[in-house]
Amino acid sequence: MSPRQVAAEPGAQLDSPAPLSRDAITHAAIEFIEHRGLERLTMRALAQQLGCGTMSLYRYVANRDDLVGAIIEELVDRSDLPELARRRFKNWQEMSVAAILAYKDLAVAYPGSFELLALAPYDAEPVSSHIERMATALQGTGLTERQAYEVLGGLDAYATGYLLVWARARGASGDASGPAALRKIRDIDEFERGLRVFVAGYEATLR
Amino acid sequence: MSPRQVAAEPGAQLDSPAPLSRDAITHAAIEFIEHRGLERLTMRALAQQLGCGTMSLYRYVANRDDLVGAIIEELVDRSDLPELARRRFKNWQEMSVAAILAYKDLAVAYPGSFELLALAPYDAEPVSSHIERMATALQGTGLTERQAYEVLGGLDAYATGYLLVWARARGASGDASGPAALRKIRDIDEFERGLRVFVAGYEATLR
DNA sequence: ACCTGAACACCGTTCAAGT
DNA sequence: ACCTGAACACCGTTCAAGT
Repeated sequence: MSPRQVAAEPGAQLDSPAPLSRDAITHAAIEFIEHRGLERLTMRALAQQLGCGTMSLYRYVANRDDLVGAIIEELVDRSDLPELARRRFKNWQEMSVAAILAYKDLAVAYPGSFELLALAPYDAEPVSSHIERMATALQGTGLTERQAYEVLGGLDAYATGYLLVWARARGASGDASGPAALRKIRDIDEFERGLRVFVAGYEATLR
Repeated sequence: MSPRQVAAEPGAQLDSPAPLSRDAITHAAIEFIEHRGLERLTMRALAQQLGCGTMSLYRYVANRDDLVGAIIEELVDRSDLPELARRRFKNWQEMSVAAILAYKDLAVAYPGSFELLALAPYDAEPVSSHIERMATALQGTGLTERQAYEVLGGLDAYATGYLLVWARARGASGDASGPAALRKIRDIDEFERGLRVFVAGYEATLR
């Protein structure tokens, strides 16, 4: 009989007699990060949470980086971003605002995990193809390729910088408000205002 | 005779018979990061570079976080940022562009170490007082306190997001150009263009 | 096929001791 | 005063083995 089948004392770990799988591991990892913080996510701690041996994880995940990649993919899947690339917008302004706000919603829903996505290499999956899909969609609303990448790059930089620092500060102190000094420049409600200012700037610049 | 005074074989480590000090450690750490990467900076490796025992570092540095704090302070000192806060500008546009460009110059000069600064907590020194000095200076050029923090927060978010991803990509691949996919949205020469677009947006918004 | 403990090569840091 | 090695409590991951 495998140790995993033995009844686990309740409360100590997740009530998961569910079989181990790449998805189960990924889901548990996200939950772990949101409850206990990214810096506490270790292969050993995650295994304990799942009630299995540390090495069992390596059946479904090549290594820690592979796990992080799976988390990123899962987060993008849970967001509105994939659906956005398929929708039709009447101009680039509406489309880019919608895309960046979906990005913000992801940060608000998963503040602990967000930095994995924000700091993920842009030249690897799934970020690279997401950027390309967005750029292509933007070109469908009248921008040239160069303009599409310019707007996308600029707005993405703003959103990444804003949300990354906001999410980190939020996680550092336990409460939801964050330190007072930071609130002055990183209130999440002010995010959209800055976004629209930036879009207005591009509007003026692109004629 | 202390082991540190023994002649070190040249090339193997820094030619530093210089006495150990907090500054010497900080300087060596920055050089280490820029040459070998942040992920390779460990207390053990840094001590070896300095030709001393690992524990000798702890005479001058409380722990790794304290060392990182010292690095951040040193980087800010080496930049144009402190001088900027003392200079006079005729309007907030010129001042904020100058400040953000000084921030960019720092990222270009120290791409390996930049993320320590970019990800440093905004509510701790020396970042917090720098932000306050900048906000005060901006109010001297006609902005209200609220407007000063709004512009500062927005432009800082853009710069942080842009430069952080650029610096990471630059360090990841060995060469100076970075992966082709990223160059499309993160050419360092395009940084200033986006900055001016954002400033133009605030110009229009603040009337 | 699925799971696992022991072991290895690392970390940061404490402690007790050297000169 | 300044420096240090041994040791501790961790990491991620390899390997050889269990069912």
